[in-house]
Formats: sequence, C-alpha cells, structure tokens
Amino acid sequence: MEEPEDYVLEDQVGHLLRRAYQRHLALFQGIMGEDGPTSMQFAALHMLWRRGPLSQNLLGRLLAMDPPTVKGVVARLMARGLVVRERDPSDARMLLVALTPVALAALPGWVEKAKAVSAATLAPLPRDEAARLSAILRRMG
Amino acid sequence: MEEPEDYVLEDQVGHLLRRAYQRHLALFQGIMGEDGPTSMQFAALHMLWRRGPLSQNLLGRLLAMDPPTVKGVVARLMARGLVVRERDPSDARMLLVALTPVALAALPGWVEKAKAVSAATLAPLPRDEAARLSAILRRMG
DNA sequence: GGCATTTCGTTTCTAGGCTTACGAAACGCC
DNA sequence: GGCGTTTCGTAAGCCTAGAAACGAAATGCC
Repeated sequence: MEEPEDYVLEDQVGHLLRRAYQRHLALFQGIMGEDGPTSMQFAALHMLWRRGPLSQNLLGRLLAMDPPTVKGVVARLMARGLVVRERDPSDARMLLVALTPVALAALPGWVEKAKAVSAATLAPLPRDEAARLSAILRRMG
Repeated sequence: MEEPEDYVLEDQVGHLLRRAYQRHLALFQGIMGEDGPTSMQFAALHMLWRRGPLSQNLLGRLLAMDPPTVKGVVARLMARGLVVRERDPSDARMLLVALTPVALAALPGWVEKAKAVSAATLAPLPRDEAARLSAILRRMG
C-alpha cells in the first residue's frame, strides 16, 4: 500500500495530546515567570503542602512520576532551597521530603498563578467543553 | 489563605493532559516493540514519507519540534540507518533529510501499528467522545 | 555591488521522563 | 530467629523538549 494519506499525523490523538500539553507547558512557564517553579516542581510542592512530608516514592506515585524522575525534581527543588530531605526515623529506607519556610511563603502566590495557568489553558474553549474535556481525559486515565 | 484544598492537582487540565499523553506514549512503545521507532521518530519518518525530503528546520516546524529537538531525533534516525542527510545544492544552509530504502520497507508495517496505537489510546472512550476529544484538542491548539 | 536582515543549523544548558540494574533496609512467613 | 520477598532509593543511559547564543549562508534593499 503506497498511500500515506490515510494516516494523517495531525489528526492522531497522540499528536493532538502532545500539542495541547506543549501549549500548556508554555503557558505555565510564561505565567510563573523566570524564577517560578516548573510545572512538575510546582506539582511536587503543592502535593507536599496538601499532605505534609512524604517519601520520595509516595510523592512520585501521587504525581505519576517514576522514581528516577522524582529524584531529579526533588534534587532541583533542594538546590533551590524549597525542600529538605531527612531519613525517616521509623524506616531507614525512606527519605522524607519536606517544604522549607521559603517554599511555604511562596506557595500561596504560586497557587494563584497556577489557577491562572489552568484558566489560560482552557481559555479557547466554551465552558461546557472545558468540563467535557476534563471528564474525557479522566476516563482515559 | 491556608487552604490548599481549593486547588486540587488531579483536577487540573495540565495534569490530565500529561497523564493522557504519558499513557499514549506507553501504548506507543508497547505496540511498536523493542526495535520500533519512538513516537517522535515515527512522526518524522511518516512526514518524510508524505512530503519527500525536507530540511531539518521545515521538518521541525511541521512536527512542532524545536530545532535542537529535531537535530537529536534526526541524529538517532541516522544512527539507525533510517535516514540520510545531504546538503541542498540550491541552498547550502539546508540539510535535506531523506528516507533510506530500509525505512521505506519498514514504514507500511509501522503505520499499521501506529493506527493500532491511536485506537488503543481512544479505546476507553465511546465513539462519539473520541471524536469530540479530537475536536476539542484541535480547538485548543 | 554591499550591507543589514533573515534563515538554517549547531552547541550548550536545563528539565522531564522512561528503562534497566543494583544495594540497602524492612517485612512476612515459616 | 532466619530467609526470601518487597520496597525505597540510586545510578547510568537514552529520548524529548525548550532557551540562549553563535556561525554560516542566503535574501532583500538600497
């Protein structure tokens, strides 16, 4: 079959998902600004805010990140002074990750910006379609 | 405001998009198998199939990839013998990327698998929602 | 014809993301 | 109590992705 035309890349879900996520990341970066956290760094910080200190492993599961990926994100957060790591006294395998006061002070502002990012990502859609998109994506998970 | 609860990560579009794309990539890799192309490698190959030899830059624009990213993808395709690069005789700035016979022989099978990937990605959705998802994502681009 | 601008490719840096493999610690079961 | 299994973290390697900065080549405009 010499007909490439019945598979058009631009129409494939994968490509559309990639483009949409790509655009979302660009919006995130633009709204958070130069010295703000990246998308995944913010996700980790916010999860620690909601749940308190967590092991790297659990943090990763909650955020859908592999252990090696979590390690990288936490290392960069540590380098920026937003997070500290301590051995769990009750289980020496675990490294508990906890927010620093610096992170606690910055988080409320960042959460507001994160809300703006979500709004900007959905901005091209009428309200009912935004809701439908969320429902569909959740079902695909 | 000490209330993290009004921003729930799992409900944000960005997170849902990331999860969906993550799942898609896993399906792609699983269906293509060990020695198949990656998602972006396949996208590049298929675009070259449809359009003939292209400069790296144009290829990147068609696929929504930055120049450094294209360079890496093309380098890996070249290392696998699927692609060759030649200077454009009419414009010495351009490196024309072209498929090799190996790639031409493999492409029909890979396209079939790529169709299976799209189907698998959409499998959890009823047919009308799959169509709606595509329409919504396209509008967000 | 000559100079500013644009385009193309590259390099380097930072970041995320996955795979495979491995060591250390804890747990479960006997 | 001891041994196998599971869990946690780490390491190294590959791939995608973007920013910034640069050289080289072509184009456009004067």
